Amino acid sequence: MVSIYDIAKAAGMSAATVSRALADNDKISRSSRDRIQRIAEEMGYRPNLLARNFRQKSSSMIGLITDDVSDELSGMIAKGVEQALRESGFSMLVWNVHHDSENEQSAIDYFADMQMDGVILADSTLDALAEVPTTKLPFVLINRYSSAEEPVSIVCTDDFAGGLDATDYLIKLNHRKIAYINGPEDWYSSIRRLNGYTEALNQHHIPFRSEYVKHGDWFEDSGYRLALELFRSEDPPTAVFAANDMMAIGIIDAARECGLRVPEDVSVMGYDDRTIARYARPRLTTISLPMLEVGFIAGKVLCEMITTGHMPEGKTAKQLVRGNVIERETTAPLKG
Amino acid sequence: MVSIYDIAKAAGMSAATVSRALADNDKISRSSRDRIQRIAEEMGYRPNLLARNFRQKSSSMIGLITDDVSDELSGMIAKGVEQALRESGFSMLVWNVHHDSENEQSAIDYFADMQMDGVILADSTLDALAEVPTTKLPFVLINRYSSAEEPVSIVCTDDFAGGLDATDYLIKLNHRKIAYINGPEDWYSSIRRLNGYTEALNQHHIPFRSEYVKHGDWFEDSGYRLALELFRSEDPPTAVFAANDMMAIGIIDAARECGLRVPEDVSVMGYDDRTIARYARPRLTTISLPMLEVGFIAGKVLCEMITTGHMPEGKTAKQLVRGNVIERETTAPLKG
DNA sequence: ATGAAAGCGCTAACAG
DNA sequence: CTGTTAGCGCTTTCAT
Repeated sequence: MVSIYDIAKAAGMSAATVSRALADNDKISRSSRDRIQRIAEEMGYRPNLLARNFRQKSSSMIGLITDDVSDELSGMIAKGVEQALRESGFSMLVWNVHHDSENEQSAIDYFADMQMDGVILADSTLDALAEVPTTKLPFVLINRYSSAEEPVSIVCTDDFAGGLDATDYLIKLNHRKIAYINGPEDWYSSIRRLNGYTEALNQHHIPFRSEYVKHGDWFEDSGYRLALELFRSEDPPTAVFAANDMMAIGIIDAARECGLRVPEDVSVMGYDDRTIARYARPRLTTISLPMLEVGFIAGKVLCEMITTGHMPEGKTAKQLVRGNVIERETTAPLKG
Repeated sequence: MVSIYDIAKAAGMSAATVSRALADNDKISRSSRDRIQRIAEEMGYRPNLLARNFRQKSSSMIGLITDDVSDELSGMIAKGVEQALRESGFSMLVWNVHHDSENEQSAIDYFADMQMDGVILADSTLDALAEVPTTKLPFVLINRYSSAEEPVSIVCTDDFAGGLDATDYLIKLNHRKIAYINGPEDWYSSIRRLNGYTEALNQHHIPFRSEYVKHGDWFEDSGYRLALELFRSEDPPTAVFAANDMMAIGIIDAARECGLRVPEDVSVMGYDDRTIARYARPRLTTISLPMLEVGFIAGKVLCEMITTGHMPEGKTAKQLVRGNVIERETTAPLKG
């Protein structure tokens, strides 16, 4: 391995000068800079980044803590984060914690010990945020909340808006009997989406009917079972909105089983815009979850925190990213 | 930041002894080891991994080069790799190259400069493998091939077996007129899957019919169009096998359009077992692509190469991982 | 514009 | 078992 000392020797200059020549920015004569760079090139010099980072007490890396990159949504986050970092000269270490807070703690410790420049904690089911704040590592949260008093940077999908937009879309299609199959009641996103749903109803002066709101477990089968109850009830809804795409697909199954055509007899709406929504038949109308953007923004915010040493100004600490209604084939205007 | 020198001072010993006590393994008296560890604990000592790694000329990290982690299959690879590494004490840096060989080169250079202990190059469309071999970085390839003379470690999905198993499965269902909609002709996986298909035909003495083999572009729509041709031909197949799940879903659309029921009138088979296969209606029978396992094996092989300094013995340099037939609802025995 | 020297925090000979 | 010493490769004062 050729080091700057080897170059210095070959160039007849000191290592300090070589370092400056390579760093490019310091005060150094044009001629020696060029000469040294050429020599370095010829000698096949490659900087030892470990040495450099060690010296500068910064690894130029950030850690991404996620539940499982192989999940489509986490994957999008990772992609967005990586893209943002790359543009700013950082690279990304990923650590899947699989909903385990011990793993999360290990990850954070490792990141701190590694002199990582920052951490992004992405949509874990974990709520507690024990130690990050205690280390001085800059961090940003994705789809998580902190109970800490000090302001922390958070980037979230706008679940309230999503619930509202979906319901509003259905109302504009003249539906009035709109059921909502939510996720579990103790999930933040469930709560917010439900609030969006009721808000849309309010805005249009449509009375809220508790029998139209059910709670599933995010899985297909719960959507199916709950929708069956809905369709077999005395006054079945003409549209059913689900808090995620999997449950929405279960709803379509239930409709088919009840002899209801989608969208002619019932409209069905999902949430998340996963790939399965595009491949469902009929293709599922849904609300997009802008995970790529969320990841990208989180990455950018973190980079800014790292370079400036404090949280971004002018923006609030918490940013909401809104998705869109993705119109496909499972929704139609109410007939009659 | 408290360093080993601070601990040394507090313990009245030398830094070397502290280092040994913390490393745990060296010859050191039990009593001082415990005492030093306790002191370190009390003082809130955290090792500077950058310093350690620099000193030992190894980062304990490996780089994963992939096209795009947000793709389901790449995500599975990443997950498998990460899991394998974690067990062996390494961590994973991921770099998405988006099918761009310049990016790939940058990634490799960066990994080398960072003193990464190894690299995994996952299923990129790139064939060339310019520089890795020239750096002395241990590496393993996933679903890629090398033209280099020296043996290189490769882990691949067994596409030949997959093509064979799928076709064989259909034959066992009494189908004889089995069409195959392949991916583009210049993809290795296409070629191998096709070979598996023809081999299965041969084994059962079923004549190969060139009009039953078509080449799509992996996308849904090509499956749809090509299947339409098939179904409208003079002697339509009773089963259609596609080289991926997206095209298979297109085939189902085409069948529906031709008034053919799946699986009663035609059987349809996919490949990859993506999530969309489980959510298709009817649920798609397909061949699983064991990406998690592939990633895991690749990670393990790499770790072994790093620790032993050479390629694993007893195994061939190239490992094939076989998927399974995932029976679902789009295939049925040929009637009559 | 350049060089000398120090040092980041840790580990690893080598001595004792 | 423990201490001394040296050094990994680089950057950065501080002189000149």
